[in-house]
Amino acid sequence: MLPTIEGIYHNLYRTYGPQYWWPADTPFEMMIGAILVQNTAWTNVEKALDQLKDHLDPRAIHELSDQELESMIRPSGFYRMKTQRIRAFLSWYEMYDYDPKRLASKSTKELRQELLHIKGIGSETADSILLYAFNRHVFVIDAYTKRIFNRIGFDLDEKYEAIQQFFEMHLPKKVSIYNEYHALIVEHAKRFCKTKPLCEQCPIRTSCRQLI
DNA sequence: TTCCAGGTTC
DNA sequence: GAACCGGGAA
Repeated sequence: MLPTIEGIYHNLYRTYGPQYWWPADTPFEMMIGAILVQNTAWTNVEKALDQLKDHLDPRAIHELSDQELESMIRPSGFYRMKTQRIRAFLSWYEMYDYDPKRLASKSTKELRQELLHIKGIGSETADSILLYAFNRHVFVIDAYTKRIFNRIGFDLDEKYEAIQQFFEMHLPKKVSIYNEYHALIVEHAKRFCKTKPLCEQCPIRTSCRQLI
């Protein structure tokens, strides 16, 4: 018998405690972090954000040349590409005067569509922004989610939205749970459910099919 | 020193 | 399916 999605949540929460995501001081910093973390370890994003810290404001970034921005975010990798993605994001955000309050009246679906139309923002980045910058109830799916739950015994090989729907269907519709759950998944994937998993020491091994 | 992990676009 | 990338692990 497979454990339930909600049961695994409680198990992880009991193990790791609350994660208080996203690690950012402002919604804007969160959104920049979401772009920088694409295909990248968070430790490298921290270095990039640290070098950007005096410019962590949309107008300040707008003032930077491509070359300056590229060199500041270099440690996060894919820096030329990410510079262009930040530019594309900023020109969308500028239409709302860089003011998240101006986006508050949009439905989640509408906001998601707008984010997805920005070149360089795909499903995962859009949903991270919706959840962690706008507090919308959207469950974020990433490579860690698929890896952990496939190992546990679920069959998550469908496309992004289908997997997302599956999680949302099995969870209470609460932003706080979506927020913590994704953060806990990331923590668990980094500590134990790595590419090369540490099953012997895994705190949730008893509910995992991988080990049996 | 090479190898690996990882979202998005085209 | 390749290309984009720096940093940490092997």
